[in-house]
Amino acid sequence: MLSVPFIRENFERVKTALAKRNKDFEPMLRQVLELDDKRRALKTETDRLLAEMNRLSKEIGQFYKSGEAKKAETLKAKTAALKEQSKSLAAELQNTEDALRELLLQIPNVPHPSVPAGRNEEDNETVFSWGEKPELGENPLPHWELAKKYDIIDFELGNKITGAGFPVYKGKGARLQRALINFFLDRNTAAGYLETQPPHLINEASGYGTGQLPDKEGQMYHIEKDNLYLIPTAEVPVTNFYRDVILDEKDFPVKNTAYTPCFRREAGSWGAHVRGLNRLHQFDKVEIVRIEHPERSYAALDEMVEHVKGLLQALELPFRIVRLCGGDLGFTSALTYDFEVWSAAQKRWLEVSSVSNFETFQANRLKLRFRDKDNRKHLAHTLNGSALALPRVVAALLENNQTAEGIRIPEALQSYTGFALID
RNA sequence: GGAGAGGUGGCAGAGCGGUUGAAUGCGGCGGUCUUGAAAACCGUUGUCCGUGCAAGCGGACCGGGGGUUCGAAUCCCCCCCUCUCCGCCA
Repeated sequence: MLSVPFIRENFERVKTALAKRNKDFEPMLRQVLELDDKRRALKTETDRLLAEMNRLSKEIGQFYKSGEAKKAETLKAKTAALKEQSKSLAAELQNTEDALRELLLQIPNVPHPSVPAGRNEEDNETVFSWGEKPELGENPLPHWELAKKYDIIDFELGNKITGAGFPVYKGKGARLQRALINFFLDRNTAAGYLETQPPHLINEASGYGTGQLPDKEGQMYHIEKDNLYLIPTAEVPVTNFYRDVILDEKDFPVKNTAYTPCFRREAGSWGAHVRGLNRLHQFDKVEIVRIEHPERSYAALDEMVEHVKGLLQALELPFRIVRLCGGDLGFTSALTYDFEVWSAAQKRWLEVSSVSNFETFQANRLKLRFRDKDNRKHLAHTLNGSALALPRVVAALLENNQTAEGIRIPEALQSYTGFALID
């Protein structure tokens, strides 16, 4: 959520930058300022009335104490009218504040200057690529067929137990999952991220804190009986560790990592390209989350990008990094780099990581602040990235490394899997 | 699931209708003393909003929401959460 003072002080910049999201936000921004003007005027008037009532109440108390009941009664009559007036003013103030908040919740984050203009993923800007696309020869198998051939992922069994999008991993497939999770966690902790295990269910306040609510309500599984949500990503619980927290400047950088399963309803997004592991309702992901000083957050973003690069290089997967264009950028993000691995049998790029700087957008909702040297409070910057999401990494590993003998496991992973070949 | 207790400032813990934003202790910060430190002593120490160049002034906040009252941390109602005991249980 953007803050009103920020919009007020940077109106032109905000307006221009938001236009990259292919919508004219100027009317909403103007309305924000109008509502805020109204809010402030009402607040001033309400406070004046309340001050008057407080003063009278004190006088009444004094009169009762000194036995001057008659004078007290006279004043009481006076307060009745004031009370009516302040009540209706307070109600109007509340309505104005609600309307303002409602409006602010609909305005997305301001894209960073480097975000390219564009409508969809085709307009994303490739900023880096690495590795050679493998030559697989005749009739390479897509990963869902390889999974069946080696009996390592059972989609039908998942259908039976739960439904589509909930695969069962078996044997070397299950072991590969565990290996990847441990490999990622080890690399992340070696890079200074604190390993954590957050809950997999979150409450409403946490959903609002990171921006899943209210805009993505339908994307999360909701347990109505207890009003809890299954996490769509570890970003939600981990970032919410810092909700309502005031850090000290010297606490920076705050670096956390967590492995969690992720649950997404993916309502209405099923189609031709979602076979196999490409899109699931439940999948595993290791996440990195950082809280940073505003002056350091873009350097931190670069560090995270470098870190994720290292992971994919260790896995010997050809990949590219794209900078998301305005039309593809998430609601809460100021700048996002997506990592896409080459899936050799599908002949497609598959997104395996999304690394973003949210600047103060989440921190404002989270009330996540820090004290500077002069003891002044400022909103912190939040960042996160996948390091990494498993299913599409597995898809690419299976497809790219298929040989006549079996599926070759990259060297870096072998000490984790305990085998070099899936056969 | 059953029964009970409780949610107050960074923490501990008073207050239970009227200068109480809140005693006291601990912690934090500043100072005196000291070669330095500790101890001791003195002072200071919440958040948000409005207003103001500023000093300041005003308002709100004692889990959340509503109510009673001229006046609520204190009384009433609803909700949430935590703890203890019993039951069940990885």
